[in-house]
Formats: sequence, C-alpha cells, structure tokens
Amino acid sequence: MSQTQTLYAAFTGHLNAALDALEAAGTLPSGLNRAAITVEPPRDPAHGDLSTNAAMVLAKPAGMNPRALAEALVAELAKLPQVTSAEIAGPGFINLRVAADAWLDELRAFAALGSDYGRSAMGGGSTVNIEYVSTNPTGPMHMGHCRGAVVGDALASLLEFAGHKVIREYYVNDAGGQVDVLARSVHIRYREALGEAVGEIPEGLYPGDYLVPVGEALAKEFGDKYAKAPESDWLVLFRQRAVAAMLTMIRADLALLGVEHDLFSSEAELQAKGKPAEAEKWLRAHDLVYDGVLEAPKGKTLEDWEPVELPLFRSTKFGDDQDRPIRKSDGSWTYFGADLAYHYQKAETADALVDIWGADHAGTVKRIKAAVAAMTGAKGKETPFEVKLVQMVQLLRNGEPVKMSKRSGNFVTLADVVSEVGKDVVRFTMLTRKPEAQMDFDFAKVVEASKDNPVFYVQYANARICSTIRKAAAEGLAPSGEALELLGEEELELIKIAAQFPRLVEAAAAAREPHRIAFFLHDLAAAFHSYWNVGNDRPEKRFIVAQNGNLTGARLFLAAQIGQLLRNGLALLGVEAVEEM
RNA sequence: GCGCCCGUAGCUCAGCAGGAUAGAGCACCAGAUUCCUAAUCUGGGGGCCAUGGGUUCGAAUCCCGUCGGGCGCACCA
Repeated sequence: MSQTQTLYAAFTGHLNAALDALEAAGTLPSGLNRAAITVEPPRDPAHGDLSTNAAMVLAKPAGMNPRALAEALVAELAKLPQVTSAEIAGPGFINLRVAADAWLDELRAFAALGSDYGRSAMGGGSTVNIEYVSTNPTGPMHMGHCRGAVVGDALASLLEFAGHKVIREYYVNDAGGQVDVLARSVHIRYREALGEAVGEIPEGLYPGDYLVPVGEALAKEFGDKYAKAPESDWLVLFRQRAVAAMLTMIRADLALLGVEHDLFSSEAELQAKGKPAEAEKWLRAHDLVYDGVLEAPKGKTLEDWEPVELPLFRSTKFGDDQDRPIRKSDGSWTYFGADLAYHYQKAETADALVDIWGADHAGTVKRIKAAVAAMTGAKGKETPFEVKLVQMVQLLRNGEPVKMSKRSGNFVTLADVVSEVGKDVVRFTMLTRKPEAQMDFDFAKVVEASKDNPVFYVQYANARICSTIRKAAAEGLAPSGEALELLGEEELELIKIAAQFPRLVEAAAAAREPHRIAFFLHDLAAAFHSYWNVGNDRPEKRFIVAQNGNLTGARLFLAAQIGQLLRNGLALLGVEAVEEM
C-alpha cells in the first residue's frame, strides 16, 4: 500500500496528536470522546482552508471554556510547518490556513493514487452483504424497481471503495403463490402456442405478452404432452421453466442499467434445505415462537376468517402490533418464516447485512430486524442489519399518474425508459436525491429534459479535460508535475474542492448514502467549468499557454487529475465517463 | 385508529451524525463565443426551512404536539 496520505486524513491525525499533547501536558483531561470532532472546510472560504469544532465539542466534557481550549489547541496546531495561520472564530471554531505546498502535495497525491484516490480502509475489510432488487420473478423490471436497483448498486460500489468486501445479492422469491400463478399463466401461453384459442387471459393471471415466448419454448420442447394434463403433472416443471425465463429477462434488464449481482439466492432452495425449519426450532427453544391463535382482523370483515392455531413469532415484543405467523395453516412457510431463515443464513457469510427495500415493505422491518437480532445475537454478537427503505417512485405521464400493475400488464418497463433516455440519465436521476424521499418520475418530462440532465454537466467536464489533453498532445505538450509551483490561487481552489473526495467517500459510505457522491461530482464539475471559462476573458489563464511550456504542463497535470477524480466518482455511480461529447 | 417516510426558492431537490450570512439545477431577467468543445460561464430577482412548543452557547438538522402528502397495517409477497 502506498504511503500517500490525503490531506484531510493527515490533518485529522495532526489534530489528534495535538489533543494528545494537551492531555500529556495536563491541559486537557484524558479519555474524552472525540467521535463528534470534525475537520472540514469552513462554509465560508474566507475563514480559511480547514476548520475544526474540536474546542467546542470538548469544552463541556473537559469543564473548560471553549475559547481557552481553542487557544491551547491553536498553539499546538500552529507548530505544524504546513499551517500558515491558525485562528479562533465565533464560538470556538479553529480555522487553519494551509500553505500552497500542502495543496500541491495533495495534487501529487491525486496523481500517485490515480483511480485509488478516495479509496478508504474504513471498512477494515469486513464483509457487507447488500441485498437489492429482489423483485418477484414474474415479469420484466418496471420503473418502480429501478430506484432500488440503482441505489443498491451504487451503494455496493461505494462500500467496496470504502474498504469493505461486498456481496451483491438478489433474493429470488420462487416459492410462493405468485410463482404458481406465473406457471398457470405460462400454461395458457403454452396451449396457445399449440394452436388452441385461449381468448382473454383470465382475471388474476399475468396477461403480459412477455410470457408468449416462454409458452412457445415449452410447446416446442414438450409438444402437447401437458396440454390436457392435470395441473399436478406440470405445475412444478412449468414453474421452474417460467422462473428461469423471468430471471433471464430480469438479468437482461439489469444489465441495461449496468447492475450486476454476485449471487442469486433461491427461496425454494432455502426451503428444500430445511433452513426455515431449523430457524423455527431455534426460535421455539428460545420462546420466540409459540403456537397461538390470531385475533380476527380489525377494520375489515373477511368471510372466510376463522380462528386457527399457528406458529407465531413474538413480534409484539419488538414493537409490532401483532405476533406474526411463520407458517400457514397448510404447513407451508409464510414469506416471513422463510425470510428470517434466509437472513440468518446470510448473516453466517457476512459481518453486516444491508437490505434495500421498497417503502411498501416498511411494515415488516421491525419484525425481521427483531428476528435477525435475536438469532444472530445468540451466537455472541449480533450481526448488524440495516434496512434501507427506498421510497416509491410516482410514475407520471404528462402529469397524469400511471397506475402500474404486473397483473394488469400495464406498466412502464425499465427497458423502455433506458432505451429512451439512456442508462446514465436514469442512474444519475435516481442518485441525485436521497432515497427516503418520494420522487416523481415523469416519463415525458425526463425524456424531454434528458438533454439538460445534470449527468451531462459532469460528463462534459471530463470530456473537456480529455479534449484539452488531446489538443495539447497534438501540439507536443503533455501534463507534467515538474513545475506545479507555477499554479496560482484559481488552480488551488480547484484542488481544495477535489481534496474533499476522500472524506466525502467515507461520510457517504458510513451513512449509506451514495447520492452524496453525485452532488460532489456536480460541485467539482462546476468548479472546473468555472475555472475553464476564466480563460475566455483572460487568455493567460487557459490550460494551454503556448509560450509557456512549464505552466501548460502544470495546468494539464491539474486537469488530468481532476479528470481522474471525476472518473473515480462516476465509476462509483456506475455512470460512463465519456471522453467526447 | 396504529406504524414508517417526507414537508427547504415558482418547480425538482441538496444541506455532509447541531455550527458561522440557508445552497444548486430548471424556469425568468441581463450579459459573455476573432478563444483549449457555449452540453459552458458571469450577474440579478426570488425563502417565517409546513406549524407550535422544548433541549443548549447555537436548531433546517435532535425531542414532543399539530397540520399536510405518501406507503403499509393478510396465513399475500
């Protein structure tokens, strides 16, 4: 591993050393919690290059006046050779100015680390399993699924970059009633392929055309063998074939989006291995599952409801309003029953679990988290398990809501949207807002506005950089780190913004918020475009200054590194860094 | 009725585990192209951060209530 240390990481270290020194001198009590201390750029650049809240955070637990503590800290920090000024401001902020050399060193670090600039060891190599997409294998992906797919994929890349091992997993719900419905729907298409007039697809089955080829393939393979046969003869077979076909389709849709999983886990396989039964046994032994009778549903009247004894999980202990069955009255597993076994199994292969779910599953978060916590906790240490809820995407067409339902066959497919506006626009749009806020996605508007999409703004910055370097090369000029001291204030400003990438990666990874990367890239691109245009009025500020090869080399060096950073960030988002536009 | 999420500029959204004068894009107005890509830039107008309380040196950010919007509240998945 390189010795190169990035500037913010270095200053966090310097600050801790300064605090250690104060402790050693008896100025500061030892053992104070430093977790809330930050080193960040001040909001107003006029205040300096770096700012820390250390004195304000520590003053109270230390029983000291913030300004007095700040003065002691400033005395320590001022000793650092790269610090040109250290001042106390406001209620106790410490503002530092950093010598130009230190920023030029950071520019050299961009180059030395290249595509690894921003990579962090924060994760410590621990394994995080991220489960995302996991749509039922009953049809193509539609736009409602898209957000979770993009967010999960970008989060996976981000966590990898932040030092985790990542398993990207898709849970295939191939065991419930919906896949039987799928098999029956396919059976009709199969008969249709054999020449039978099947008419309208009956209510409750999947009417989509995408099942036609599946039926045709089965007709080709089996002839009319199952046309008149009872369901019990073909259901399992057709279910398997149909699920496999749907997964192929879904994977193709995901590929259009640039989303790829490491692992597809089958619910049916999980059940075949007896995992839910194992889980039930354990839960009963720990009094978390008991046989009981549910109360009649409130608020609605179900004619066929009757009290029956079921194995119930004590989810009321964890804030649920009702204990939840893990098996149905026919003995088969409920979704919840299989799901807790599934998560328990996942926890055996990872140090932490993250699920990306649609908000329509919010109601089940408490119980599954409780079950997983109980089961993994019994082994000594709970496996951290987070559920990130991705809010609904309201689909509109010219302002009118589009009701989507696979059952009705009425939906906007992901493939349609991607082919219309492109993968990069879809991904960037999904990643320029935090996932827990609802969003509207107006198909027409996005198509129309795709040319104004911020993604192009970021891509254009990289394309400009590439073009400049190409142009310079044609004139025999190349980036060079030889004379970086020729760079002035404007160039340093660009470096200062870019230098935040490492701390941003860590913050975004810790918060599991990939959208922060998207906003950072936009800011960096803005700084670059702005700098570029300075050259419009002042030709001496252009990248290529023909009469000054050293300066040109240094500016091209800067441009090349900014380009690298943009590419590092875009790679995390899964957006192409095009070289020409 | 209960649970979860959201409410910031006309619109779409940021606001980095409380911090200094609340930001960006779109839209609107006024400018910049003999010049490395104008898919760009510069400037301007526009905000009781839904609302009422609380916590503290300090709140858009944390806590409670209210209002408004969304999603759930099955032996479904």
